[in-house]
Amino acid sequence: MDEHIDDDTLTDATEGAAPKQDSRREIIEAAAQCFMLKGLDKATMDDIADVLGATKGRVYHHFRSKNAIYFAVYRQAMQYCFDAVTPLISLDTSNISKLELMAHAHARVMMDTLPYQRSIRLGVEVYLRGSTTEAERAVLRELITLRNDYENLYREVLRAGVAQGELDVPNIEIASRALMGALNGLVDWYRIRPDQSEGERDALARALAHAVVHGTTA
Amino acid sequence: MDEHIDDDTLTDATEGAAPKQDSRREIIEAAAQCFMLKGLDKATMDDIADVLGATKGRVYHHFRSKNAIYFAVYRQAMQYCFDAVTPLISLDTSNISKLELMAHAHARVMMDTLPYQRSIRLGVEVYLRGSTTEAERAVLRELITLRNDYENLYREVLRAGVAQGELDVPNIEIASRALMGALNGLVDWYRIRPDQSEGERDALARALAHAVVHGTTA
DNA sequence: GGCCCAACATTCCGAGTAGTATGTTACTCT
DNA sequence: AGAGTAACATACTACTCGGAATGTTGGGCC
Repeated sequence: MDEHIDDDTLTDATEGAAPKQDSRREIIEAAAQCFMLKGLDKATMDDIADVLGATKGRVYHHFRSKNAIYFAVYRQAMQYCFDAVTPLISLDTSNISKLELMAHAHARVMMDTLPYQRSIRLGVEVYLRGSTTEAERAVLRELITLRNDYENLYREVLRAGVAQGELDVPNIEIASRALMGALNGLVDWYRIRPDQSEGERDALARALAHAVVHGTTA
Repeated sequence: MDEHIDDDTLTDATEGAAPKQDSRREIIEAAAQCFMLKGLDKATMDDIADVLGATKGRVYHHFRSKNAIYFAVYRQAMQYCFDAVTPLISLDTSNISKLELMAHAHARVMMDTLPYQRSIRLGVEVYLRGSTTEAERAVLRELITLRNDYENLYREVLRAGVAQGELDVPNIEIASRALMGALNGLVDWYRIRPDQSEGERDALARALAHAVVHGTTA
């Protein structure tokens, strides 16, 4: 199911270690760029190939269809999120600070992997309706499950925080939706500025994390 | 469901204008449905016509292009928001309760006019890049301004709340983004259920409004 | 009662695009 | 060294869909 990149151990002596996986990654990256700029439908296979300075042949050699690329982008986007947030849940701090750390990390991922996050925002369920084959729908359901698992990380912290009296959340389901909405909304209004320093990015992420956790009341 | 197709024949002796506007409204409504279900690109002009039990001829008689319909849907969506929230800003209450009332009203609009709000979420800026003519870009800029004006309503209340010491908002810009993100995110996960009563809807809106204003801290 | 025009319906076309089929190259393995 | 194959490029097809051109009809107006 999951592709493993560590098969380069077989061809480790040669210099061409895992060129296939590299090429796949490049295609996924290019696709994310195109999807972000032009949208899922208007971004053509030729566009993706052009970004790579290649042709459709290369793309279709690695992916069966355009949908397959979108799925790969989606999976990668979620992977970025998991990689950034999962390490934090085992931290030994209060649930409230943990929540804020997770929100901060998520905000950072939104900025750092903007093309991916932006692509997956342009309609999963819409794609689901358009999918003809059952196999595609199955993949989409799996991706949605993946996203649900990720959001459950936050729900769990909320639940624990309420149990310990640190947090006051009347409705965990609603609160988590609001939380994710505020954080994910970042990809809608955030614009990459080359002159923006690392510190400014981090300050933005911290400010947003504070806002979503503490609200607006004094 | 909030259409009033009734009494225009009675109200005005000078007929001919009213049915035209009605037909336009129906098209916009149908387009919003299609955009929500299939996405902006995959929803075809024939789809929109089919919903009306008509053909493309009718649609193109009222709208120059598909983009023009999208613009109309966008404008209507924003109108719904303004209509619901504008009356509240002149209310004589505390800024904090006013903010919560506005958030509640906005959440209601998201649910009540879901097809419209869902349509406009599927990419304005993406559409902007795809627009060839300068006239279209001008309209899009105007619509974005419209949305900005709407969000400024919230920023204004936040600012007043901070000035009066009711609210604690370190960064108004970030806070307003978080606020709108959490509220607008409703259209992504809210599903219309026929068995859902008016009261349940309102409870949902109230819970969300509470969450976005008060955050999660005890 | 014939004219006119809005409000559609019908028909058609061309541009653009996902996917395929086939050609080409370079590299590996024996 | 030649056979096999991965990794592409090139060329082509089938089809969709936006938009326009044209045809039709029903109701107001003199």
